[in-house]
Amino acid sequence: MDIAEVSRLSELPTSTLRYYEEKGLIESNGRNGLRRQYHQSVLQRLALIALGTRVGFSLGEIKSMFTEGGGEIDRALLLSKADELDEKIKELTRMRNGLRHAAACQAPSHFECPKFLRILKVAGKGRVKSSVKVR
Amino acid sequence: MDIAEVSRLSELPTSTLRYYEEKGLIESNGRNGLRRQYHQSVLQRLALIALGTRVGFSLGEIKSMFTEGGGEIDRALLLSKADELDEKIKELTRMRNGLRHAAACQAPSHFECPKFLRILKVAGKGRVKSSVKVR
DNA sequence: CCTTGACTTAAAGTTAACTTTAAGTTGTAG
DNA sequence: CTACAACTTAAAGTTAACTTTAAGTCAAGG
Repeated sequence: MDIAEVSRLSELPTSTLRYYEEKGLIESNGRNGLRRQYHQSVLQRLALIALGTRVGFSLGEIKSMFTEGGGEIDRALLLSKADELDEKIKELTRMRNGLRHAAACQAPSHFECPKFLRILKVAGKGRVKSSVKVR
Repeated sequence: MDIAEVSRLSELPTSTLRYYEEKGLIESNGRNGLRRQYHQSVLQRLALIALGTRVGFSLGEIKSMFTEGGGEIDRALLLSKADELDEKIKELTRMRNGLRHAAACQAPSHFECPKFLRILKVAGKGRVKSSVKVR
């Protein structure tokens, strides 16, 4: 499979694919002349990368989810990522509730609505500065 | 309240506060000489901004959640943001489940585990390119 | 065999969200 | 009243995640 097909199937520009390879997130399994050749499995990898970036992980973090084994994943790291996601899900839920309430609320200003203020206040707690990042 | 106190209370560097003001996300309500003076309410605004950025909204999107009214928020926009959050929560939940499963899974490689692959596949659907952004 | 379109690399450019720096101003404690 | 720590602005620098550009290589169809 050459880069154009991977690009078509993954809906990612070839520049992004080369960039990911340069960053060590994917790999090509040989060349035809100069041209990269890819194995089917790169598509799964790319799906995982897309999912990861979509939910807010950096490329470095995503890379750290893969070991050198080529497809294998570090189990402890996975669990800690899952915990991070749990935290984030809670925050998102809180914010969603806050937004829905704010939209329905009759208070003249949202900043005068006690419920909204309580949501904000809770949100302020639990500042998570940084998470596991690997470059 | 001068900028140092806002900085202390919000735990944001003064440079960030000036940057937010320049971007129109917060405002100072006058000067003492050259020095910005802030109203208490800026702290709520900052809490909301922190929550928003934490859950993945851009500063432009967050700004668009405030109208010119100074504290008021556009209700329709709030609801659409809430819907966006629902989508994101679903994805995060899916990914969290995927990670937990992957960590527990006995398959030799996660890419050989049908359950994991199914999660990946679902994740690939529903690419949301961009959301409402305002500058 | 030759053209050409798809590939290649290296380097520079882009955007968001800040931070840092340089040079200057000023409120306020002593 | 004066020193100076804390403020000010404007501009340049930084990082992540890409994209664009420039200049060159080459597989494959005609």
